[in-house]
Amino acid sequence: MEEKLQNKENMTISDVAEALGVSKTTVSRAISGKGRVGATTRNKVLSYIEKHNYKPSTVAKGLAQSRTYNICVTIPSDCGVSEQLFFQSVVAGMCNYLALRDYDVVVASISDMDISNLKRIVSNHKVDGVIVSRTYRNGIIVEYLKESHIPFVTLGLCNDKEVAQIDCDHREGCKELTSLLLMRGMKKIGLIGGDTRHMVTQSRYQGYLDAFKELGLEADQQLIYENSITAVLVENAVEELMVQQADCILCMDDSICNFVLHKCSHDGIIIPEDLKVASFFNSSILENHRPAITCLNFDNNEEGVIAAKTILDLLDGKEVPNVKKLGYQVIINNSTK
Amino acid sequence: MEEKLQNKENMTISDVAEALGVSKTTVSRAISGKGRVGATTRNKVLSYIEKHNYKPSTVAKGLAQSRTYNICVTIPSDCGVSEQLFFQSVVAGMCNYLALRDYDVVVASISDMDISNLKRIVSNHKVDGVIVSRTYRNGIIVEYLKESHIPFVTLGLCNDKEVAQIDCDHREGCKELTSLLLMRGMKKIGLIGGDTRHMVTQSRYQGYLDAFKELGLEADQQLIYENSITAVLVENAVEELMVQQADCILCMDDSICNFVLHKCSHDGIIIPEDLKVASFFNSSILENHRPAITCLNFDNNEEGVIAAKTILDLLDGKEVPNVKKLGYQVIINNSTK
DNA sequence: CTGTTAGCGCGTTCAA
DNA sequence: TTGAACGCGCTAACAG
Repeated sequence: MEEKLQNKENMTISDVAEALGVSKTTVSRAISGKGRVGATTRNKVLSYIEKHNYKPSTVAKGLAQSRTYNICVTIPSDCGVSEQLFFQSVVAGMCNYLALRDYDVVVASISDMDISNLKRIVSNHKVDGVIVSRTYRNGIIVEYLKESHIPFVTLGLCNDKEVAQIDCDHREGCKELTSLLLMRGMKKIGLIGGDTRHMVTQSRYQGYLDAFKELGLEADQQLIYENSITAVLVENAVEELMVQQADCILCMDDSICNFVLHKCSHDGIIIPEDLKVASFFNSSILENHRPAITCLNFDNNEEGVIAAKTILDLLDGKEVPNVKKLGYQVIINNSTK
Repeated sequence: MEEKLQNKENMTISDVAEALGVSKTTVSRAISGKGRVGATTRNKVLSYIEKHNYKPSTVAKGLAQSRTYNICVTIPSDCGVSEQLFFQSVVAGMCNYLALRDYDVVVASISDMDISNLKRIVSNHKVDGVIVSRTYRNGIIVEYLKESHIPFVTLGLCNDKEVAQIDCDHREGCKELTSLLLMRGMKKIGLIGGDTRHMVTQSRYQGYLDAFKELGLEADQQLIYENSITAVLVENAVEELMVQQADCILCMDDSICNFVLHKCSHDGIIIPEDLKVASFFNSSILENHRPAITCLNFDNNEEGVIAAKTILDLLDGKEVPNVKKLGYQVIINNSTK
């Protein structure tokens, strides 16, 4: 009777020990695998907890080890559609990898200047490490994390050699895509860029410039529209670029590209006949567009996995590279034919 | 010297107590506000921890109170664009509300049939409650949560009167929108629906039917295309509906609508002249579309807030309504003019 | 109003 | 190979 009721809500390691007539220590060792236990006792313990569905409390375990088994990830609440899709994939990748090591993901919703959620989580000792999912030119997040001495990694560069950074090599990718277009004979390639406060915007911009430089050309500043973070700004940029007779428009991300495509379709601009279009990103927003859009492809899910792997290495005291570069693919489609 | 170094990494409540010559209990009470402490001592403690930047460990506090101060939210990893946007808003709302109560959000990335992450989190005792962000016709998640006796709420209906459910009244909203279109004289209103395994799809479908019934009409089954979860399926549906000379297409969500719009634009179908289009959702994907799309508008962020509020009420032992209905807006735009 | 004593559930010494 | 005792950092019950 008592035996059966052992399937109670909160069975503890003591209950198991008592029921089996062994000590808590033995149970603990049998479960964790650390410290030697007789094969017989081990099996006895394991089969018992299996049958009675006992699982140790990660919280108590964490307290005893001064760990939480939680990793915090920052998610900007003020961001465009394609970025949201990006974060979602990243988080999924992280979750799945961390789960393998019994770690979980705690979300810190942050906005432009308000990182109070992050601060609360860190100062409450709720996580062992932080993954910063986007870096900014102003480094307030990095600054804060450094001074609170919590291990962290960033997705994106951050101009600080001491920080472990994961970067998809946007610069190189954007350079390659831009070069390709230049070599296909396009002369007036407009660039519609995103929020310049984000580091990734910088990288993409640099890549764009690199391509021109490498070919001994000079980028025309008149064709560059940065901070086009609203539909209206993008539309204005498109209009001005058409007046300037640009033959191609490069969009820094898919949200921008989406606006460009809407604008073109509305104004009767035919792609690629009247104008070529390409994007420095590849989200599912443009997935089904006709013509298919030339773009760069990054594996967001893998970024999450790598970030998770890196932060755990950091927690284990392993050496991690300052900047870990991830690859990309250039996908040429009909929009630049 | 020691005094200044008190700003050390892991200051504990004992350090504070010792430094101030009081007991840990007093410090604890001064901080939590529970139990009476002399105003003088309280201020002494508060100013000390303020100055030395001490914050109690939520983990230890949780262990002592048999709580974790964490709420789990399930996020489907296999979902369309507009759904992803939905989840992101919901999570942001939850985070911000829970933060007010010192709670945090732990993410369980789940997929179609694999809820192992959720199971791990729950059985490891890592959270006090769960918010299920989408309900399914098959109730494996609800079933699991019920038998593990952890408090939870669902976003969406779940056919189980014992479960606390938050519902945006999709049924009523869809009915209203459909009625409006019928009353505007549209006769052949096609419906392109989503994944029928999701409860929300059912609700929307019912709302569509309700509208016909209320007007004494009968919905034409030939005009209904369910499970159109890929671009190709949606496109086929559009083609067939055009052949059937439908005068309007209702899309169950914005991803579907997006595909419909792409298809129309590609096939030269002019909206609203050749065809009216409306969506049962309103995400930022269609934000800038021309013509603007008639749709239903839900406040996703608020859904998250309400869900968070409800789960905390549940944890506090308060009574919560079985089904909490949230409002919606019908937004009439040029796409149905 | 404050301090002492026990736990919360587990890991980890140190002996045996 | 096993167990007893202690500690992780904090709250709660019970004094005084």
